[in-house]
Amino acid sequence: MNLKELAELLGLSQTTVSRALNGYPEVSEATRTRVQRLAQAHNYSPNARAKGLATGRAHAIGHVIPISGSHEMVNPVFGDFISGVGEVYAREGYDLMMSVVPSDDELPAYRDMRARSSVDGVVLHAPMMDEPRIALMRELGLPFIVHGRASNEAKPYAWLDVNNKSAFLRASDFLLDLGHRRIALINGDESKDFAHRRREGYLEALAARGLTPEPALMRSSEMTEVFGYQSARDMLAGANPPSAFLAASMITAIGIRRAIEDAGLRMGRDISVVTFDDDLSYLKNGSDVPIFTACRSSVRSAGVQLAEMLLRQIADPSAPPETRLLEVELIAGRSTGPARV
Amino acid sequence: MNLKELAELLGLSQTTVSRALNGYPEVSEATRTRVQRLAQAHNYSPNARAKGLATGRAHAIGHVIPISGSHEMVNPVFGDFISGVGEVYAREGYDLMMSVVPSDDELPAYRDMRARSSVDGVVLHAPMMDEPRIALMRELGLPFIVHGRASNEAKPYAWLDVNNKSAFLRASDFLLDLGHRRIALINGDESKDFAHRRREGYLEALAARGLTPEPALMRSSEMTEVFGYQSARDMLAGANPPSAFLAASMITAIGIRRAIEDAGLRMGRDISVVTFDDDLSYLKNGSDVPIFTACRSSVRSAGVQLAEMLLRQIADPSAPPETRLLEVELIAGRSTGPARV
DNA sequence: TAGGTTAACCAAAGCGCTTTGATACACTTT
DNA sequence: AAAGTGTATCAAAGCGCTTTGGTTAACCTA
Repeated sequence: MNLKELAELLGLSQTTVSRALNGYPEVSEATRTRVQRLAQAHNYSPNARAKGLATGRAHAIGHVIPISGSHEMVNPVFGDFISGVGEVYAREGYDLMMSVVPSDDELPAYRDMRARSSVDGVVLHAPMMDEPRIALMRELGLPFIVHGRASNEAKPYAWLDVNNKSAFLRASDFLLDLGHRRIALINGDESKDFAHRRREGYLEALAARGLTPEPALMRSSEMTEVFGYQSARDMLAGANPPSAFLAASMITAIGIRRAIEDAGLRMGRDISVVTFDDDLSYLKNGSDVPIFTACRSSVRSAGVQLAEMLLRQIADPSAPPETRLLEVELIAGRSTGPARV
Repeated sequence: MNLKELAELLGLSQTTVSRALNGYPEVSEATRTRVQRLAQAHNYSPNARAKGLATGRAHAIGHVIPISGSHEMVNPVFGDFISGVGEVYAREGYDLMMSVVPSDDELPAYRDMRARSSVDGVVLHAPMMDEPRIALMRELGLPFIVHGRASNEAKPYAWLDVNNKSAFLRASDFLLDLGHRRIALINGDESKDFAHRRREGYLEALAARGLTPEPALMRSSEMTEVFGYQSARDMLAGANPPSAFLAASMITAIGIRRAIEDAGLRMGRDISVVTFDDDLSYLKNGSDVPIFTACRSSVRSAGVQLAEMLLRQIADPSAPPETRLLEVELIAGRSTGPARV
């Protein structure tokens, strides 16, 4: 069923039917309801491609997911984030167009989306401190919003970020207040901006107490369980082990916990752990009493807000880029306790 | 840059340029390379919508992700699966179109994709035993493939599934061989087909040894960490606790492990655990020696194969529906040991 | 040399929509 | 009664591609 057939069936012109369905005022109410009824009855929806061609808008948002050739790692946070943005897209009549490409093809993937004009805007994930994609988006004239920030980007751009620095500063302070002095940082990949900021928060907290950071107590990599486990295991086996860990994700923290228990120690009593918790749907931080003391910030909710911001920008491209910094909650759980002297 | 401009620049007709770029034979090689060069230089890619309109093919595959209103749960397996299918789509020049909708709007979402003809085919996730989506796809004439199977579907259809029954049968046997007689099943949501089959495997293994299943030792729900924890905690606190657990996912198993340790017991020594392991990129089952004894089957690889099957079907709709059953590996880890008498 | 091939190219129609620029008609106004 | 004003409708152009059905010129055949 297409517009032409529908129009013939109604004895109206395509113009009138189109206007009736799109809510234009120059159609009588009687005609409008008649059109809507029949459209409904025949399950008519305008062909997305034809509509797009005619209007010049794709009504779709692009997400490029790079896969690094060797380890083919997918961010565990991905599912919840997508569910957040997707909810908004669906509600606002936008499609979500995803492109999974080898890391090296990431920039071309954006170019391609633009050249084929298959999207009206894109979301940039996991920015680095120097983020080349931002310049590319400007060159392409493609509306975009960054999930996170790119510290070294001079010109304004739209972003939504969690206050990573303050989160890790507060988390560190929490441990310092408990008397911990040897606090290990099991960070995410520090080529990424968010991890860099977390490290800054950690370092600032230490500095404020006159403590010097120890390279042996800082690690950075992709946030897997195994990474958490191995890092903690190695550190605990060292000559001068930490009494507390700061973890970049629940998954990493679970690995750390495993190492603690493998070492015959008890989390929360012998060794403290604070983690960042993205509040993933399938990995809640316990039920009533949280397992981990954690900085919590829902990545799903971040997705919702970010999508709304992007769609606003697309609707009004002349408006200045919106930015939003989300504060995290620091919630006390059972993974922390006073340092044992 | 569009076809018309490119053609003018070259002093050729749109027809010839289009044919040159699409590899038709009636273009001289000299012209073809000249066209390709200039197209490359100007970063020309045909407008996806116009191309789709003209050819009647969307070059996109649809995935509908239902979000159940209350708990807004995203399958943890989702990211890796999407990365698998997405890799194939990208390689074959297809787009991945995702629609995140409230569960109730799932069927309409497929209808809509069809009506707007925005996809050439769809992937059906997480089928139930009676799966209404299959009939809908037939009604809509939309090529599809099911990730999993729908036991009560009579007519043939394309699917790719893991041998869930055999996996849980073997896992149960493994525990039975170790002397375990009270084996708890912490299953996924049994309204889903995969969980039903797993349960069948479990029951069959028990029956083969003349054991009667105990309702108190069987639970079924969404595979979260908290669900694993609470189930195991409750069972371990019961009058006649199990000596082993069979878990439906790594995340659930991690919860079970937490309950075991909270009870002052040791996994692998006091209580055994076997889990299903989807080999997620961010949640590997340990490094050298696996943490858990597990049925392993890479969901990413499943995605790759499934996408290839679907694209073949789209290329040749007359071919009979392909099906594929993947066997799992049962790998021994440190979470199992002989039953203590 | 006339007719037939072939190679290389092109004009124009069509995909299904939106939107511009009419048109037709019933009602005011002056 | 002539001119003006809305209201409700429509025909046709255009979005950027593919594809059908040519055309032209060069090159065989017989």
